[in-house]
Amino acid sequence: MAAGLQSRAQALIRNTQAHLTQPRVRVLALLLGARRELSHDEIMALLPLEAPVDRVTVYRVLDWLAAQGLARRSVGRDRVFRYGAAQAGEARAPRAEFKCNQCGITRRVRASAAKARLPRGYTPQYVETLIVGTCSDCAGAH
Amino acid sequence: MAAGLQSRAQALIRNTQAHLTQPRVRVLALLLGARRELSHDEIMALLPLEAPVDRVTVYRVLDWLAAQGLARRSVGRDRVFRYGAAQAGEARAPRAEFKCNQCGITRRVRASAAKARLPRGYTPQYVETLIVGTCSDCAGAH
DNA sequence: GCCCAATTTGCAACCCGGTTGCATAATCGC
DNA sequence: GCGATTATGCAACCGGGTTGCAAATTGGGC
Repeated sequence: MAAGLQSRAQALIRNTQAHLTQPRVRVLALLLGARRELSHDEIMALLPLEAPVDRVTVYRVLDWLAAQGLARRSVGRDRVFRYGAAQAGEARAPRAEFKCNQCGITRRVRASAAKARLPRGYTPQYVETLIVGTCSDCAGAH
Repeated sequence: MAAGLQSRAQALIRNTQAHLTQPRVRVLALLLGARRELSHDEIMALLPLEAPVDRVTVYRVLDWLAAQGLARRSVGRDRVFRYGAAQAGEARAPRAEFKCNQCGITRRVRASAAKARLPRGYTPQYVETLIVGTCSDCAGAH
């Protein structure tokens, strides 16, 4: 499983024409395997299991992944960046996200698309739904 | 006009039972008069016109206003807090917006809210729907 | 395989929005 | 006015993120 993520990450990075490096592969593999967005801090905590990567390098890798469209970046209430692997074809598929208004974490959820009454001449292409509320972690920790 | 804001601010602050102070009145009056959210920095730049207020005090006033429900706080992409005066009975009505991906204008439209299947422990509070497409103006002027 | 230019990494120092500790000053019930 | 309570100002601090630059890695040519 981890090996699969590793090679998926390698393939995605090779597509960008840029250098294939260990920090990039390891960080992207981490994002691909995560089921929620990760902060720089969390990534640092997860990485040393294999080998140390400088914190500045991780910042730069994350910036780079976002610039390549391989990761998306969001800002939580705590003013901390969090990153998730961008799904292929992400922009066009109908999507719904849940955003916790306490910790600011965003994750994708299943939802039916809203039906809209658009004025004459308006053509919809895709719909994004954002559900704001409290996630289970924050609900638990009062 | 500015005097009106000043007295509105005073009334709102008196309602909280806390001390009525110059920093609180001036900051809240500023928020009431602003037509968009203001950052701490912008508020500092606006204040000295009358008299200087310490930056830490402004931070604390803003925190306090938010805690009292007199202001709402949001975090932008730049990780900076911005504050706006909270409208009385600020409605969290289900809302939907249409955004044209050609001209970029956004307008509100009527739409039914999406129904989501949330994971256990997740509590929704409100739903925002964004419909991306082409508006009538841009459709006509291909 | 080996070399070399271009790209990345690691380190140290820095930036800046926001927070904390504490002594001084303003507020308001009496 | 008087005094306990609450808020302000100042200085130092915190932490996530960024920058400058030398050393190391990558990968195309040979």
